[in-house]
Amino acid sequence: MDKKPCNSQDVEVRKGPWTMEEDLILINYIANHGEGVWNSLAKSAGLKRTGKSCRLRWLNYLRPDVRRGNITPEEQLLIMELHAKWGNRWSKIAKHLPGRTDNEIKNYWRTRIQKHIKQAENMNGQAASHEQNDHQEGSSSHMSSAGPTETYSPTSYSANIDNTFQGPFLTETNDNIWSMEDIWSMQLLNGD
DNA sequence: AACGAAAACAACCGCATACGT
DNA sequence: CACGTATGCGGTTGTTTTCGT
Repeated sequence: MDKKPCNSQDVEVRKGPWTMEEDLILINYIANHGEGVWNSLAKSAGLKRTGKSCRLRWLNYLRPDVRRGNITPEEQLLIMELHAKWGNRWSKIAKHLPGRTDNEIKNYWRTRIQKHIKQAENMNGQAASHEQNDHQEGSSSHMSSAGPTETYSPTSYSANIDNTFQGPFLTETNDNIWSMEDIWSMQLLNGD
């Protein structure tokens, strides 16, 4: 583990948010060559990223079958059930939610569901005895509160998908803003 | 309209495991 | 069997966006 890359070149590794260019390169490369050994893929594609980073970007964002946007009530219910059953086994849970990634589910859980659970616990905890409920793994009884606390919009997700695409992407200055549809249509044009 | 706080999301990091040599 | 490398997973952090004052 003392890999000191003495090469003065090729050691620069990009970090941070992916650019449109990088996305396109990765998509194009995988479209033409398929997924492979990620480290060499990154190199061959000419990306100054680690294989790890490329893999993550592809799995969580660029893959064509990734479904982004609103988690449906059904999905939320499923997530809660599976989390009660398995705890933080996000990848395992994600396998039961087609198109969803472990990262997305994990974020969703942390930012929304966990918040509601905490609130519910506080309300219950004030009346009941205060246990050490810091980690909710294994205990599923409190999950029942998630329904009413969240204000669902009872729209079918097929209708939602279109809306969710324009969520973070459409801005007034669409300098560096693009949607996955754009990217895929571009890569189709480029692809041979 | 400006500012600050909170929420949501994307990406990175470290560790564990699987696999090949 | 030991070692090295690649991949997958879960936790955490940083950045951006949204909301309230």
